Amino acid sequence: MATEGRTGPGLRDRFRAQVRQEVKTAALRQLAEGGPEALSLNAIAKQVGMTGPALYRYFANRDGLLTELVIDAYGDLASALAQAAGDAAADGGARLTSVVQAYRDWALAEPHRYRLLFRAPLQGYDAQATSLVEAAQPAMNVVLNVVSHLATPRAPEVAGSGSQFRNWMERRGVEDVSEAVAARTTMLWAHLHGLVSLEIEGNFTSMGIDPTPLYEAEVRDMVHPR
Amino acid sequence: MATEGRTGPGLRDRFRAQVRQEVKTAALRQLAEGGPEALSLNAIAKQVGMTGPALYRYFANRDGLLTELVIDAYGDLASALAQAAGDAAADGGARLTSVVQAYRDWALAEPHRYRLLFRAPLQGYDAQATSLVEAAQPAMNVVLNVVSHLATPRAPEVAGSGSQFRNWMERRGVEDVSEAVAARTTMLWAHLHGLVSLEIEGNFTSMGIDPTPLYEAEVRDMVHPR
DNA sequence: AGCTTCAGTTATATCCTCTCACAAACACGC
DNA sequence: GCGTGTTTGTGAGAGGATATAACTGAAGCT
Repeated sequence: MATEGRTGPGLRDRFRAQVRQEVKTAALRQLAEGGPEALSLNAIAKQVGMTGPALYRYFANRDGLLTELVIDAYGDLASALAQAAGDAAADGGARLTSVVQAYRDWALAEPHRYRLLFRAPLQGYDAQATSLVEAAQPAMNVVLNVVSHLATPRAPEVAGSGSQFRNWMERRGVEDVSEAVAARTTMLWAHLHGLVSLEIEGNFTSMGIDPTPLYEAEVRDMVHPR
Repeated sequence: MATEGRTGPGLRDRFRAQVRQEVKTAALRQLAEGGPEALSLNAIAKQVGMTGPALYRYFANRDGLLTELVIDAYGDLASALAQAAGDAAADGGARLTSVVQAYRDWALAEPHRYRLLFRAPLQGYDAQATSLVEAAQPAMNVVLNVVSHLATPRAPEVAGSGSQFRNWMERRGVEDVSEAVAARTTMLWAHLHGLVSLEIEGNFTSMGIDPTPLYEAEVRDMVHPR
């Protein structure tokens, strides 16, 4: 009873993991049509083939499921960005273009998941905010990396940005990045988020505007500043 | 019976309007603590002094109430921006700084309302999307106006932006604005939205960054481009 | 003054999340 | 291969949400 030898991966755990995955994909499918409001545990359970309460064996509650979806989405976005960063040739500008494109494409392909990333934390659970912030780091690191390899030794355009980025970078273990790069990456991130947010909500469409040139301008301002 | 002289505003309508306003302020108070999810018609009714179903005399349903809140918020933001644009001296750069500041301040003062602006339309009711888009125009026009009066005759940084902004501007009756200005305004809007979104969600705080210099950089890039 | 219209109530249907108590199924040590 | 304990799923149900329907009372309008 007490000191039993673990058999390893566990046979039961495997089934459990698979059910969790099925639930999550059902949740994503439901999320895609109707937004986070329409995500109903009962309906998900029915789709998976169980009754409602059974889901609570796999997820603590509704927010727990949503939080995992957010973390998964962050991971997905990060790998999409990483692949784009790896795809392009060594040229810094091309890599940035590729990463920006990947960011936009990912958001456009799954707008409900993109919304989840920046919408979920504020719904009510600030408790897990830290874990969510951590989940966002890998994606950020890709951008940070690409920006840092731009062949543009440019003076920081952000006044007084000298020291305030330092502890942030130290905390995440990135030391080979200048503070100016960190500032520019932050700006780029905010700009991209703004453009993508407006695009997936259809603001550009309702204005009759093709946002592609706007993204190009963004990259250009980054590669070829001032 | 037929051709009666209208007594004016109507006595009953006045009461009705006041109740509607009370409901909306109660809704806003509830929105401020707990987000849009926590907005409960029952609780609102109790605060106003009625039972739940009575609210349906004043608003079609939950989304109807939310939509009105969104429209009101757009109006509020627009007047805040307009006041900021009027406050500053004639100098174009100072006016832009003031407007950007006002945009940020408004969002920080009432983050729940700001979230409502960009979150509500996507919840499910695309039907009213057009009315919401229209509601957003006045705020946009203020920014457009300020940007157009910048003393920077700058070539459009957005490639191929020449004609695509034209019909948009025509549709809203703004003709004294060059297409380059429209493109730059759109970019500024997106950038501001990105910065504000990240700020009110606490992303900068969690990074230990003071975003003020980022906004300043935004204005600087706008006033003093390339 | 009388008729009509509207505000607000109670009751109800249907949905949701989430807890609890119980039954069935499985893994594992002996 | 057999008990034993953990795990998984079910049904029942509490508590609350939106929304509808039928009814009551009190205003306003002519």
